[in-house]
Amino acid sequence: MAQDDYHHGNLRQALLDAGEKLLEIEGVAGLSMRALARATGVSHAAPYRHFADKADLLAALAARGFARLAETLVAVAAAHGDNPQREYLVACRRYIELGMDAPAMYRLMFGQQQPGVGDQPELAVAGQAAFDALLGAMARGRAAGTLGEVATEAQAMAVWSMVHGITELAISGRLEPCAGDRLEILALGEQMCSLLLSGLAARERAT
Amino acid sequence: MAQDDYHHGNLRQALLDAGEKLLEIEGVAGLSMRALARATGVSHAAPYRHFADKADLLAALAARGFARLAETLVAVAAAHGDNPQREYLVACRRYIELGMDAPAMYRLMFGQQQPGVGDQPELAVAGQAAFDALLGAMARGRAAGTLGEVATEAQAMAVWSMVHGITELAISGRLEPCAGDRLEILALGEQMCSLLLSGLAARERAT
DNA sequence: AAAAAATGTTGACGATGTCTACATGAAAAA
DNA sequence: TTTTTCATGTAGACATCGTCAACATTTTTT
Repeated sequence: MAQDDYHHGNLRQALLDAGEKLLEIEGVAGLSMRALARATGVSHAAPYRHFADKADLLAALAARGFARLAETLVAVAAAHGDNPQREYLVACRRYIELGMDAPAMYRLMFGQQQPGVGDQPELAVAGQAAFDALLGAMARGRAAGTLGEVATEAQAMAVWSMVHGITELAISGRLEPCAGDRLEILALGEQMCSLLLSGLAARERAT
Repeated sequence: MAQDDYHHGNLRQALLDAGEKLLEIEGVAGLSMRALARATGVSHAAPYRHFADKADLLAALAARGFARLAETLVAVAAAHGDNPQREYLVACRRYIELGMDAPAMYRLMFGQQQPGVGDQPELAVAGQAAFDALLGAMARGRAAGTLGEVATEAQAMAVWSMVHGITELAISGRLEPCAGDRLEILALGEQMCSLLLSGLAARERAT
């Protein structure tokens, strides 16, 4: 209330909703300010009362995506926090699924430079929340003795790199030679995440 | 000769050269058909005699990127093919460096759906060449007994996912909490690739 | 030398991002 | 309650972009 339902009634949220829908239907290329205004039944310049420019709107959309990712990871932790290995595998699976179910959104989330807190506070905190969820999972694994000696942060980054890479390759169809449909991709993903887990569990190794 | 130096003299190559330059200076957003024409000193519609549309030009640019990637990997194999573990680590390093040195190009290469051979033959074969180089490295590793029992293709995909993920996260500045400058990022990358190698070397594991 | 094909130019069209000027409706101040 | 102020939305304009069609010119083929 207060300041968002003047004329239209919460246009900002409506724009983001429409944007998310358009993003997956038309891809990021079809997501234009003007199309968004049309979809919301508003004049072509109206969005500029709520977003400084297109980049600002895209950042707000990406923040939504990161929030959803963080939620997902937190939910997995709640469900399987007592079994770190299972938590790890389920979290990886959910992460990959999330990317495959909304590829344009996923690309949007990671397609731009990470914003400093000054640039896009909303996006920055949402992204940090997602990463924190991952760090938590790693800490539990370490506490349970599942993980080896390497610094937790490096391990977390390794996991993130792996899962992010899998998701990106899956989205762009580059896993197809190995895995055709969704189920095969998820199975392959689990296998690959497992491989990494073996490495994480092994003794520290010199390079 | 023959058919590429009529009026301008090999405009197609000139466009791609200018495109590559513009890509890293202005980012993919600043790479427009018209800017490209300007940079090449030619009218704004001239590029359409050599590329069907913008997507076609971008695909040709991406093909260059993949060709360079394949070259890099082949060179590493030539230099360190006798030592699979070293080949692996050096290849990973070069891969990440390539992405960090030309982030816009790297993004362009992986930013779109993998094309079928029908759509973009040039791009498809260039991409395949790069992947083949990776497969070759994995096969040598297996022959040398460095790698475990899991299917070579799954292992190759795991490596690719990992390195791709690292590169993407590095490009978007998301490794910064762990590694500030280029050297630290490369060191972290090597550490993470090492972790995965431990997993690849381990016995096959059930999931 | 003439015809055909390849290549480049000009001009146009619709779409987009974004700005400025203006209108309108709600909230705050009087 | 009336008035002022501010937030929000509209209308119109501008430069840029991707792309197409019509035309000109140069090279190749016949």
